[in-house]
Amino acid sequence: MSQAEKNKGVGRPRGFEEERALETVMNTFWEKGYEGTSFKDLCLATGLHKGSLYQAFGDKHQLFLKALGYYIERTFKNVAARAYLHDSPMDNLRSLLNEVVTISIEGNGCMLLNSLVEMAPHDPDVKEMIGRSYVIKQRFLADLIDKAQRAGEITIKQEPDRLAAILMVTLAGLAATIKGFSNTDHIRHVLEDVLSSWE
Amino acid sequence: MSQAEKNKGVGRPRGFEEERALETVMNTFWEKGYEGTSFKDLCLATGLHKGSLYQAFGDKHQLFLKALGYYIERTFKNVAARAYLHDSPMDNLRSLLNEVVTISIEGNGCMLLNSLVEMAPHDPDVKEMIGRSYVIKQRFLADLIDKAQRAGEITIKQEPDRLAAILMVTLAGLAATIKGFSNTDHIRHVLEDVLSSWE
DNA sequence: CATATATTTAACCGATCGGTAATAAATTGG
DNA sequence: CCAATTTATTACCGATCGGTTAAATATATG
Repeated sequence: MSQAEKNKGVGRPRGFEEERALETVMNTFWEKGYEGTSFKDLCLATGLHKGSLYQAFGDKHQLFLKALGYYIERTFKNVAARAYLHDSPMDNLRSLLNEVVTISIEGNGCMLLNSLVEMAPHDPDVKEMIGRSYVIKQRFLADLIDKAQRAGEITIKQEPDRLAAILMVTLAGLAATIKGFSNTDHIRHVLEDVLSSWE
Repeated sequence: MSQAEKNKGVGRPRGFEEERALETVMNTFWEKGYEGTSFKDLCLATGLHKGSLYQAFGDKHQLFLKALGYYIERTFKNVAARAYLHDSPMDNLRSLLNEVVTISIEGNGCMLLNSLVEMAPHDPDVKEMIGRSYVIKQRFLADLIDKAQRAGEITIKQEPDRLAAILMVTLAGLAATIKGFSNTDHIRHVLEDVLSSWE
């Protein structure tokens, strides 16, 4: 049932769009982290009162999980779309990876990395969500790498899954490194060096 | 003037060792992060009252900076020592990198990475401290890589500084990835794959 | 218009936050 | 033994934390 349909029921109708609010919440958590974000911050950002947020999404932790889930869906959809733009698998891989880096650079790093570092060690829910998306992404990369190898665009002899593991770690490292440097050329440089060493 | 000498002055002598307290504080911040650590946590961990901590180290932020500085000194000394154990530069490089990974695995990840992600974007002091140590470490790695190249142990044709940049990013990525996986084999695997592709 | 239902708003809760001030205890020098 | 000085300890501060409760408001239904 869609938001609009749900709003047709009895009682006072909701005065805000759930998805729009969730996106604002996501951006706030993305920027300030979980502990660094107070309910007041979320109210200020969304323009909603805490009662509304509680009723619509649950407590702070549930709200965070939903924001994180929204981030995962949103970015994966955005990134995965880049895997089919060109005929060349390697071009698709480059396009995809650069999109990931761009998201990190334009946002405040990568929200998954932020959450992984801040929360995963003591939050099983977050750890599991991130773990799931990690596996999916690595498999996605491995597929792309496999195609590039079969096309002769990657000549290094190594299993696709292990090369994908290297890329996953590299992306995580880039998302972290971004936070310490103002100059982002450095970042794309590293990614390109890794990729070109495989050709 | 040393701690013991300072303690010889007039007035009630200090009832705790400053460095031991700082190490405990460091471990607490390392485990829980900055926002996630309250003054009460620090008091519980050290067994000291907040007044004592304030007087000895300053406020929470100063205390964190000193703990971070202690971490940087301590780990760098520990890690750099591994660069001179063997005759082979490549063996030294492997030994050093594995020590870095070991520190992350045995501790709660890498405190520098944690701080980079949580604080660097909005804390200039932290950002600068981490930036300094980053440059030093990258240069240290570049030197080692240069030696390995001259010894013919690294055959890939690429400037040492750029290979060092790859390693720095890889290490950051590993320190992050550790937090999401219980199995640490995966981690050393990736590092070894990167290194062996350079031989 | 009356009732039931859902949302909005504001007041309120105890707990905890980082930080300070006042007092007690321990030491050195006279 | 008596100041002077430093540390240890306790009590306390206003602010904010996440979360709840209750009243006001707005809609659909009958």
